[in-house]
Order: sequence, then structure tokens, then C-alpha cells
Amino acid sequence: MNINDCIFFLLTKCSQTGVKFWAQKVSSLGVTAVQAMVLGFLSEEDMITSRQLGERTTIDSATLTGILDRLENMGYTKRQSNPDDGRSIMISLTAAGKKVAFDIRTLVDNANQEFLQKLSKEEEAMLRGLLRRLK
Amino acid sequence: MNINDCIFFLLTKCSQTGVKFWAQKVSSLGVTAVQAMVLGFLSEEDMITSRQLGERTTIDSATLTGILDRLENMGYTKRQSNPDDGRSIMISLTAAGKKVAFDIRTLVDNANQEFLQKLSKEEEAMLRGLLRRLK
DNA sequence: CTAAATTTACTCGTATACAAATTATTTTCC
DNA sequence: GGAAAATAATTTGTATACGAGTAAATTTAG
Repeated sequence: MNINDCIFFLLTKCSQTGVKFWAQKVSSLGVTAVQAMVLGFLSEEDMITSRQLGERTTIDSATLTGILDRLENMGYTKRQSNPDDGRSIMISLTAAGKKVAFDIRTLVDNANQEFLQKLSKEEEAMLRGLLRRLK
Repeated sequence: MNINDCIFFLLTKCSQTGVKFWAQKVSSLGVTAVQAMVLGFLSEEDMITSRQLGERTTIDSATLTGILDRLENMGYTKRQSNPDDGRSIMISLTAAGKKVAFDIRTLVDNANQEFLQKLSKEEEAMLRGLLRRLK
């Protein structure tokens, strides 16, 4: 079995390389790659339910619980009960969380470009389009 | 931060979708997606050192130790000492392992095709080429 | 209206992924 | 030859990822 011929393996390795690259970019902020993504996302759409956050980020609810635990421990997010529905919780950024999220947003575009610098603009657009269709 | 604009996120989600698809294909064999990959790889290049296996599959040595523990427990692989170098170990498939690996190899091409069926042959080749450059 | 079904977040257990430290062995270099 | 550097595999600790099950709250059916 040639590893490169297996699309699952190829996607995994490519993703791991990218995530490691991104993790290194945000490591100075003291957050992991995934935590940075969640914070960056919340900086656009704050005060939403955990379920909505999970939908938008396509992070499983069991996984999200742990991520929110750690972000909360670091003082970046908080959980509040939802007056409209006792089952769900509202997630929002703290002041400190907003600050880190801002830093993350200034990093992400640059990191994207740097990671994709081997590709031309056409190739990048092609790649994004193909990945979106497989997602 | 738009999730789809972040290449790291897009790659991760695409990879997760692919891995889940592949995991489902091999679940009847009682192995995980990664375990199936390792077995499939060993069916081509058996009796190599753990370090070589890690290089070929780009699986970290710490991760590989655990994977080999589980494969060994299932009776699919075995570790033997390397007479040429006391530090390293030789990995090989058992008879049972060869049988499962054979089944895996019959599954993988089909799974690849099925996962990529939304893409034309040209698009598939393009995707593989782009991913290899980012890997 | 109330019992059943559904939904939400969480817990639990298992499997990667990976950085850092450890142990045993081998290689290098003087 | 022997100390120092390098290498191989493992261990340890933390962070996802995810299936399965749970408790509490809400919605749906009859």
C-alpha cells in the first residue's frame, strides 16, 4: 500500500503539517491550534450556544466540552445559562479572551499565506474549492 | 474569522471526514483507521525496524509504540530484536496480521474511489498533487 | 395534559498526536 | 579504550477526536 496513493493518509498528513505550523504561530499566546480557532471564531460570533459553536466549528460536543473547560480555566471564555432554554449554555469571550482573539485574528491571514506560499493563487483557489467539496 | 477561509481548519475537517469514512470501512475488521494503514503498509514492506515504519508512515515514535502495542495485543504484529542493533526492534506481521492486511488492501482502492467520487479524474490528480506539495 | 421522544451538555473510555524526558545501546572522537 | 554525543524505543503528560451512555430540560403526540 503506497501511502501517498491513499487519500485519507495524504489528507491526514497534510492537515497535521498545517496544524503544527499554526500551533507554532499561536504558541506564544499560550493556546493550542484548536483553542486558537475557537477563540478566533468567537471573536466574530460571540455569545452563542455551545451547540451553535459546535455546529459552526464542526467540533463534536464531547470534544468541545473539554476545550471550553480549558479556555474557561485560562480565563478566556465563560459559560452562562440560557434563559430561553435550560438545557443549553451561552458561550462568550471575557475581556482577556477578546484580547487574545484579536491577536489570533491578526495572525491567521499571515499564517495562511505563509503556509500556502508554495502554491500560486490559482492553485490555492483550486485547493480550497476541492477541499470544500470533500468536507 | 471565517472557518472556511482558514486552510488549517479546512484541511483538518476534510481529513477528519476522510478518516471517519475509512474507519467505517475497516470497522468490520476490528481495526481503527490508523491501525489499518499500518497493517496495509506492513503488507508491502514487512520486517522493518520501528524507526523505518515510523518514517514511511510519518507516525511519531511515541504514537507508534502505542499503535504497535495494540496491534500486537490483537495478534496482528510482533516485535523481534534486531541482531544488528540492540536499540532497534524489527516489526513484522503474524499470519493473522497478513490475512487482515490482505483484506485491508482489497478495501483501500475502493474506499479511495468512493470518497473521491465527487471529483473528476483531473480534479483528483490536481488535489493529490497539491496535497503532496504541502505535506 | 401527560407520557414518550428529542435535545443539550456532559461524562467515560479508548485511540491517536506530540513534546519532553528516560533508558539502553551504539557511534564518534580523542 | 573510554568518555561524550547520538540514536532507538519507551514512558509520561496533555490535548484533541469520537462513540456511547447519562441527566436534565423541552418538545411532541395522543
